[in-house]
Amino acid sequence: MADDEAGRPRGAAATKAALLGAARELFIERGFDHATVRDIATRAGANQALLFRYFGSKEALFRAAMISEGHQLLAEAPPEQLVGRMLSRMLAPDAKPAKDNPLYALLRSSANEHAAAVFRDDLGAPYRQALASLTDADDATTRADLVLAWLLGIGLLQSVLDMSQFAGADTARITEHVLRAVATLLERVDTVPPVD
Amino acid sequence: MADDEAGRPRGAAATKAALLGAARELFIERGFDHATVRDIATRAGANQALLFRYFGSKEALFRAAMISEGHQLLAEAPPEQLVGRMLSRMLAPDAKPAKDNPLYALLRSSANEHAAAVFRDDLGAPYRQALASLTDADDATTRADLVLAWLLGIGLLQSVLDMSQFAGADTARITEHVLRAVATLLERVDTVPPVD
DNA sequence: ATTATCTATAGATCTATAGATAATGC
DNA sequence: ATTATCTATAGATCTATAGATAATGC
Repeated sequence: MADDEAGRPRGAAATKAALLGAARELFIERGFDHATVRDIATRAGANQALLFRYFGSKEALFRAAMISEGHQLLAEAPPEQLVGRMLSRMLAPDAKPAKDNPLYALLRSSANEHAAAVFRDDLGAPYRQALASLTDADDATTRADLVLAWLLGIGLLQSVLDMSQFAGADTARITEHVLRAVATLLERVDTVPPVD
Repeated sequence: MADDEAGRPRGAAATKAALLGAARELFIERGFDHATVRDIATRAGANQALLFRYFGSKEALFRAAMISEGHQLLAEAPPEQLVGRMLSRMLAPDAKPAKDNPLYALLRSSANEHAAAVFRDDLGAPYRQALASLTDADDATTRADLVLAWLLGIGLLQSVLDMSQFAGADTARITEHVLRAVATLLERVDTVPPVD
């Protein structure tokens, strides 16, 4: 028998990948503290002891899972489109895309020192840099931080605090407001979000 | 002996107050999940069993502690000054005031359903309303939510994620950027923060 | 007598590890 | 033989409660 009940192929590489995927999902859904290693292993269709064998600790697994997908958005579009794309991804009416966004793992893990450090050092830095590249102002980093803060806050209201009135009908209107303000704060920003 | 070792007076009222104060401090410092009832009781100089006798559960204590101080800023100044005052409170160079801000308890507790509900229903609502009163636009609530989101995001970067470069020298500049953008989004906003 | 406080512990987690068993490749 | 997987459990929490003791007010 080469596959287990769930049909996942046996082998270290496949098991590692399954654990990483399940970890990403559960950390996004519940945050670092509320996602247990046992639930992650179960969702991955793997034994819980293997999680420690392959990753060493829950913290190391978290870092690996977050880093592996965290730069996706940065890689697939130029900085000019970054804000628009993040917004359309966060505000999409079908909640599906949100499940994919490591941003929500951050928002649900901010009480945890280790998780906060991962985002500060491994994920936040490149986003800041991309946003800062959009302006020539001498306080470029500060302006970039303000934009980043806004996106984080919108994600918080939208998904974690579930103020769903906010999600309502007028995604276009929200995007318009934010992009206009961001364009004033930075300089080179696409005011019309790209069709995905 | 009427006082215990720490000098706190004996009695139900005093003990309740001490527990509320310690709870507020620890929930702000660590978030709901990382603040244990035992640590709260110890800081209050009270026995841990009394916490349950007087408040019933950790969740009920959380709600009581957050509500008791949550509307402070709303009560002490008109809506026009709300954004400016929140910013100066969050960005104050001496980290002291931050310790007092229930906002940070929210940011560190967002993974917890119950804590999120407290903020959504008991704290967020009045702030939204105050901010929405500042504009006559037909999408007033949406604009108010965007402002609220920005403030939350700034708090997240500032304190929880500890991106301290952000805290650096130019508090005035940050405030200026935000107030200018907010004034465009809403209408009646004091662009110079009040001296406190 | 009544109310406040403390001791002790039940019961439910959760991460991590040690050591046994099963499957694979030579 | 080697590598992958599983069983069983140690050890450290944490919330909540039951029941005993101590302090207060009449």
